[in-house]
Amino acid sequence: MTVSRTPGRKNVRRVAGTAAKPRAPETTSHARVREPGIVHVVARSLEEDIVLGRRHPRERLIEQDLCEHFNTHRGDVRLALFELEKKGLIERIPNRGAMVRDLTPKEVMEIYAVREKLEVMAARILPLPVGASDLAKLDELQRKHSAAVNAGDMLTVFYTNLHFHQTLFGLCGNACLIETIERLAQKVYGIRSYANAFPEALDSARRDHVEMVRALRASRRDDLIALTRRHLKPSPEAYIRAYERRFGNAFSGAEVRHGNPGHC
Amino acid sequence: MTVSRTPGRKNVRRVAGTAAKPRAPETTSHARVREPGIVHVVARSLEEDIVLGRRHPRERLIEQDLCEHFNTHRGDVRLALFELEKKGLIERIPNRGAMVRDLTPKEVMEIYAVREKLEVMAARILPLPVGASDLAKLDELQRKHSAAVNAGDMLTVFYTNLHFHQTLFGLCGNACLIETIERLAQKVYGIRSYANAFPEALDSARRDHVEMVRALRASRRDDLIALTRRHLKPSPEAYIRAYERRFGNAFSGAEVRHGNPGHC
DNA sequence: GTTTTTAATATTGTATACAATCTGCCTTTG
DNA sequence: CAAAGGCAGATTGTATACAATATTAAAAAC
Repeated sequence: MTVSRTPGRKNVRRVAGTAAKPRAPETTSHARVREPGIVHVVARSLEEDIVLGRRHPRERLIEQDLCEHFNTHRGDVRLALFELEKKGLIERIPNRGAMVRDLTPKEVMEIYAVREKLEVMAARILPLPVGASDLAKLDELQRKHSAAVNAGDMLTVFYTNLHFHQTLFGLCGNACLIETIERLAQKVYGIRSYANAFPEALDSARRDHVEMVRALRASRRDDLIALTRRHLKPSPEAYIRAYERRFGNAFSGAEVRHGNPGHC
Repeated sequence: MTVSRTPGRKNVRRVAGTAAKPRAPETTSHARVREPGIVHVVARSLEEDIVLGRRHPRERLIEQDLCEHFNTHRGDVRLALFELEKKGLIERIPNRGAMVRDLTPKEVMEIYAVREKLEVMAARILPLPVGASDLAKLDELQRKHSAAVNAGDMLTVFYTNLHFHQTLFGLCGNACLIETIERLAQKVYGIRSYANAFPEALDSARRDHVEMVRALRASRRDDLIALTRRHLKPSPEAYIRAYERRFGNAFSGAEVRHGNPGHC
């Protein structure tokens, strides 16, 4: 137990909730799978910031700033940024740093086209009827989501919504499909704040959830598929409208890549 | 093969002004996008090894060994391993290291199910007729692939095949779809060596390519879709047969996860 | 003879120091 | 006064040293 290195600096190594947990009484063989990992905490937190609109597109992410904010060292922050880059949430330019990615309407439409295909596929293959316990879980998540919408608690709205869809698509049983669906959903996290700015959109999404559970309970697959399609419509439309307001509507579906956002 | 930065040395030591500065005079403003990146070289090389069967599933990848092999330091190797992990080619267990991932038949079938949906989607939306230059490029790639098959040059077979499909699906115009298709193709790199072990499989793939180009040239979309489906069939079947031979056929499509591979 | 403990080694994870690169401002010069 | 050039600050990229953890082997106890 040699404590060297004189840690009397402002150099705090552990993020809150990430207890060091040096050696527990030998859970040797099974419980090693659970590792929070400081880097994941950082990545998750940045993800939240982006989803909630606290960090807006094209905002720079300075490694040093993040280090101080999370009380860790640059290595961890760096890995978190790499992770977010691979997820498509941020953009990293060599030697210049990272910034929150902003998507063109074209990119958004393309992503949503693929999402629709995959989510419909999941709805098509999931075994019916759905077990009672799964239905109960979906019901519970839907209720929590609804309550969060009423309370205006956007963070909880985000997570309950996420969990609802994870549970729903999880029923399809194809791990690769589930992973791909989630991956594509993550790519558009950055535009969520645009769509969710309008309360009627949140309300509409909530109603969709209710109807989805109802369709599942009645084993009405066609209804579920239709609802899945409908549920994906509003978000890209809201984003594109917002984008056109921002830059003028001189967007013909072609290259609108990175017109400097400050010009209007 | 030694992708060293400082050739001839075993210990990579960055002396001032030695290597790492191949920048042309002043490409200052545009050509910074092209960065080979040692880490990508390492990742690419490991990818090749896995595809060609030089590294087999469940083989361990020791960071230090790779450092010596590529004449670099652990930081780079580490990042390359992270990258391959995200791609699904290797598996990393905390504090235990990385190993080439081996896929269960169930996982393989799931991946191919999603691949089929996405590749058919691409075939469905790609604009017809295809331009003459694109057709010419596909023709050329198909010829190169065919020649590589005849020569038994598996490395070139791999890359020409890859490039052929990238060009083909690139025609669909949906960047997200293209990326997702490629991502899923990468996930099954590890099983390619099983399918390609049989020359008749390579020959069959080659014929598919010829017919695909023919269908494109004639703007026969339905044929293209059927060929796309057919083209995806043999690989998972060959892998599953090989898997059953390895572990006995007591695999009912359920959990066959990681039965210790040395037991027969 | 088998099982548990314990030490040694191998391997990964973490932190920090250093070098390379970019950006913005300021000076200099035509 | 405008434009090119260069210094200074900020920021990222790289390398290495150190610590933590798992695996292996051997030794001790039962």
